Amino acid sequence: MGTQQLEAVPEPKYWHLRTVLSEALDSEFAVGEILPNERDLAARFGVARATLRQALEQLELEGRLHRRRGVGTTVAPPRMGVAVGADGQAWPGGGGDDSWQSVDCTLAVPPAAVATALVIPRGHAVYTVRRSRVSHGQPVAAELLYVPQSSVPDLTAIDAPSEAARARAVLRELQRLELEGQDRAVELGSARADDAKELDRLPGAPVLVVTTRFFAEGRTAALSVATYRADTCRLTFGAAGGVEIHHGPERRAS
Amino acid sequence: MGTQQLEAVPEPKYWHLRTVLSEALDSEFAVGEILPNERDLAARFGVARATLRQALEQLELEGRLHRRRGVGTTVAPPRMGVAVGADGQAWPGGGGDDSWQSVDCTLAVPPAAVATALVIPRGHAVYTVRRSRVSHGQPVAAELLYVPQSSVPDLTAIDAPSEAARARAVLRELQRLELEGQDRAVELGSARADDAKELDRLPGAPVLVVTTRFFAEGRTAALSVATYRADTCRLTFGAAGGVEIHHGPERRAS
DNA sequence: CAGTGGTCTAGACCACCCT
DNA sequence: GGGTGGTCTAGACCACTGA
Repeated sequence: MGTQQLEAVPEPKYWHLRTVLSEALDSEFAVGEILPNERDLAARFGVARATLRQALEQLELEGRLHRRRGVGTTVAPPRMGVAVGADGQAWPGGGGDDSWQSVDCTLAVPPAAVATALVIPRGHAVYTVRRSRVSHGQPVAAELLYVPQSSVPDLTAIDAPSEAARARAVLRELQRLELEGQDRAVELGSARADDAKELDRLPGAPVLVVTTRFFAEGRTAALSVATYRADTCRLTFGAAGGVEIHHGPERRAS
Repeated sequence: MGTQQLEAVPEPKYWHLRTVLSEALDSEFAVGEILPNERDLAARFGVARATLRQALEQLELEGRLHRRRGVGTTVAPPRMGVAVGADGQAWPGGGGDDSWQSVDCTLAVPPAAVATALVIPRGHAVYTVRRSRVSHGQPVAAELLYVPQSSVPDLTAIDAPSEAARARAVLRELQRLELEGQDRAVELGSARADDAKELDRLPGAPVLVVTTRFFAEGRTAALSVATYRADTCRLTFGAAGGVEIHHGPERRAS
């Protein structure tokens, strides 16, 4: 009799909590609504705050909650679809795409992994264009675009009035090349300190890293590494818009 | 004088720890090597075990570590590139793709969100094909493919000898339709209990959810929801192979 | 069985936001 | 200043693995 017989399947508390909260979010809360604070919620469910937080972290990972220090926990809107490679192949910054905004541009030695992908010697400097992407009024992605000097040989003197202008000049030169193909990969990562700041998140926040290689003149002419907020974004490929599949029931019908 | 002046930038301990461990992994450990256990590591760094675990969780999220209960923590190999939509558009299971294996097939009512995407009434049953994907000898993805009965009208009697055979029959029928287009989205999710089991992970493990809509005969003919292990997979699009960009230095050169 | 990672607790203090 | 979420501690017990 000392043992409880509830939970024949010893599901972890935080996982059960996640399910309970998830269902409550579906039925009892509206988007943007503020949840009770963590201490109250923990007391209400009779668990330690750390356990409650584990459940909240899950829900935040799934894009259901939005937590801000000093403010509170709110119900997040459904993830926004963000087009990545909307229509076939295109250079970055081309074709009237105004969702990206150039921030700055430096001539610097890239990380070794980037040098390898670009097939250039280590320690060789490349143009590093920094851009940020905004969607529905909030930052969704930060990108580093690496362009070897050899890809933009005609880039005129560095007399641009600002860093942003210099970045645009690099993009403009790049678009003069004929794009022969591109290559994309998506993986999970965690935001570095600088990206986190730009994305308005804490360091270590989960991000979707989209790496794109651009081929021209028979070689890799540029490499883009874009980090998207994983909590708020659903990356869409192909036709615009994308599918709306969200947090269905835990078990599907049998 | 009561305050310590170490750490002028009050970086969280677990984040600093993550960086230190990450560098140690680069320089002092080989892939597959076993790390000291968590209690020892925590003692060595002078932190609580929970803090050490926060750092390990980050590294696992980034695909650098592999942790198994009852076994230990090992250094993970680089993520494997997994082709998703290798070349243009194709029905699932077509074209000699042997990376997917049909598991079973039921006729069941799908989650409401799926019914919405398929534009069918709620409570309407669809064929639900379950497949699993193996790469390099380990499971990487679990898929649920929803096929409305109207997409496979000629499917003959349900006399298949096994669930798997029935699944293949549905796929075969599907491939008789002319594929007019498809639509893909990628987002972060957490593994449900059943997916987790199939992927050899614990529930809640981070996964990349790839949702694909298949269009034929002017409507959505099928919907695929595939969950990929986020820790071991890098999803590649376009040309085969993909890019190899991994855990570069925390700060890039200026 | 001993050893591992996974879960959970009950506290404490800190960084941040808003008023 | 008061309230929020973020970090951290020092324990405890559990579930699982493999010898």
